[in-house]
Amino acid sequence: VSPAAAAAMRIGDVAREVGTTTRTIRYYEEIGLLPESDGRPAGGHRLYSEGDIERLREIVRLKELLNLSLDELKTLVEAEDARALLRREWNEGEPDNDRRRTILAEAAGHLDRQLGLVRARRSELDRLEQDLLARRKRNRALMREFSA
Amino acid sequence: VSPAAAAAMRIGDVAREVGTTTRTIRYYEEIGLLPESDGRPAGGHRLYSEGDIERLREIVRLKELLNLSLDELKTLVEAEDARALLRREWNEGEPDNDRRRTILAEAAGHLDRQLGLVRARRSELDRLEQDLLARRKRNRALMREFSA
DNA sequence: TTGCTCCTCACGTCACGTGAGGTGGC
DNA sequence: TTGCTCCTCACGTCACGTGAGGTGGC
Repeated sequence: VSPAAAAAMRIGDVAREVGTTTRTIRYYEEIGLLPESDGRPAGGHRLYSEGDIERLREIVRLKELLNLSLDELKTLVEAEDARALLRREWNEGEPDNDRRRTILAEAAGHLDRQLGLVRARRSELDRLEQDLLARRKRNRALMREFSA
Repeated sequence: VSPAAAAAMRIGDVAREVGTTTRTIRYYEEIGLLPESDGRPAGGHRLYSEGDIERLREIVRLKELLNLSLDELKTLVEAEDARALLRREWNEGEPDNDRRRTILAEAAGHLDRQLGLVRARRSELDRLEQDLLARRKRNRALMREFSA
């Protein structure tokens, strides 16, 4: 798209970029969470596009923040892929307005499910932070009491 | 302390109470993350006090929310134990004000480290939520555009 | 006495870590 | 040609899951 065409990156660069390891990337490919670099000769180097990197970054992010198993992640990623297909239909096909509303509703449901997961987690973290803050407050009060 | 003395609970009840499994509890005991029920005869049932349950609940909570390895958790729990010792000295010994300030400073450092971890995680989650909200907003705008 | 939960091995699994030994592009 | 990163097995590890076979308290 942009004049500076994204140069294909090798697996080590990708790992450094998204903060994971080459082993993890190969493993995700092995279990089908990442697509196989197509057209790769047996034993040849894997090459990744900017889009591949974004996808991996999102996977790692969701896994880390939501503690998902790779099986749960797979479900979620498949839903993302389904959404991508719908986006293509949206952009390249000529869906009528009825079909467009169906596509949008699908996407909205997906987003709401993810938001639900994120918010549940955030509220747990908030509670933990409140507990810690309460303890620190008591600590500070005692500090003042015993200072000099 | 309270007139209703806490009845000792069995491992299955504890697991249900804190939302984990009996296997996990035994494993944590095995690696030294939880103390062994002392005075337990070989093959006898494990019994847990209300305090044990609180400790386990805290461990599970920190592990879940902060994605800590059991080794990292162990370090953190040992720091908690050190703090408990200091609390006992505070309550039962007769530390002078200088010593009291040292104890408080120790506790404050511990709390700040934990708060740091919690907040780092929360800001990542916040960013994820913002991304999702932005996507949903675009979705809603399109919805309005194509609605009848 | 009958259930139920508990016990201890011990092997299985998930998500990678970690070499061993070898090939391929700047 | 020399390094460096890459490749594919394949065994190791962490944090448990899951029976197998047996004992113990309401």
